[in-house]
Amino acid sequence: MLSADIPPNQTIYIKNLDEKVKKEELKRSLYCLFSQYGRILDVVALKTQRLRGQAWVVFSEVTAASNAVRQMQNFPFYDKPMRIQYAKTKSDCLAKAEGTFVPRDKRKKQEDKAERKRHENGKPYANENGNGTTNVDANAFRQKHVVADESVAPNNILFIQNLPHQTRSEELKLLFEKYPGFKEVRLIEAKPGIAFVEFEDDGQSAAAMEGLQGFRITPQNVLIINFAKK
DNA sequence: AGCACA
Repeated sequence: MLSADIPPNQTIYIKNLDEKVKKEELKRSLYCLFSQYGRILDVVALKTQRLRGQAWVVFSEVTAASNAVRQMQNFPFYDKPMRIQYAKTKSDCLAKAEGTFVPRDKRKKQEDKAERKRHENGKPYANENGNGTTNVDANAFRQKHVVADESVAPNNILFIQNLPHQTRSEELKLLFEKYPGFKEVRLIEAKPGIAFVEFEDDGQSAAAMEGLQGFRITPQNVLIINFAKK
């Protein structure tokens, strides 16, 4: 089926994802990246032989999913362009919410069969969490993408990266001032693309970070937000 | 390439 033929769905199906990324990290990153389009109800990713490199993001509205399919098409994520379609079926979490969920079992059996086969072949069981992703890789990813670097201690000042070079402080202020405790924005003229945003305290800066992490400020700029190094 | 719901 041509991907264009799949009817709109609240859930998007993403493929061509980096298979080395750990499942939990992948879900978190997808959540950050896609929450700009609307409320996300669930993110599903499995690392089985058949399902690695793919994920489903469930939105509360079809329109959010449509925008995500269009605007994030081919977006480089972990250095690979995401291929996005509508999902072919309704997500369980939605069926459950509507009370129309019926548990299935035949698919489970297929998975079981595949796993038994793997054992027969004497292959070591593939690590669900994605073997081979070292901390070094993960940190490199965080610096380039939309997940905060957790090694920097929380504080009241945010470090913003990946701004379009022509960003004016008024525009940046518009984005952050809606968060309580906002004090000021400081663009670094000597280094276009970065800025510091100050809040009264670290709880308030953390809330703003959470809210704007991965925010697409232009079609080609996704904000990267960290606590400033002091 | 691969459409799931540990």
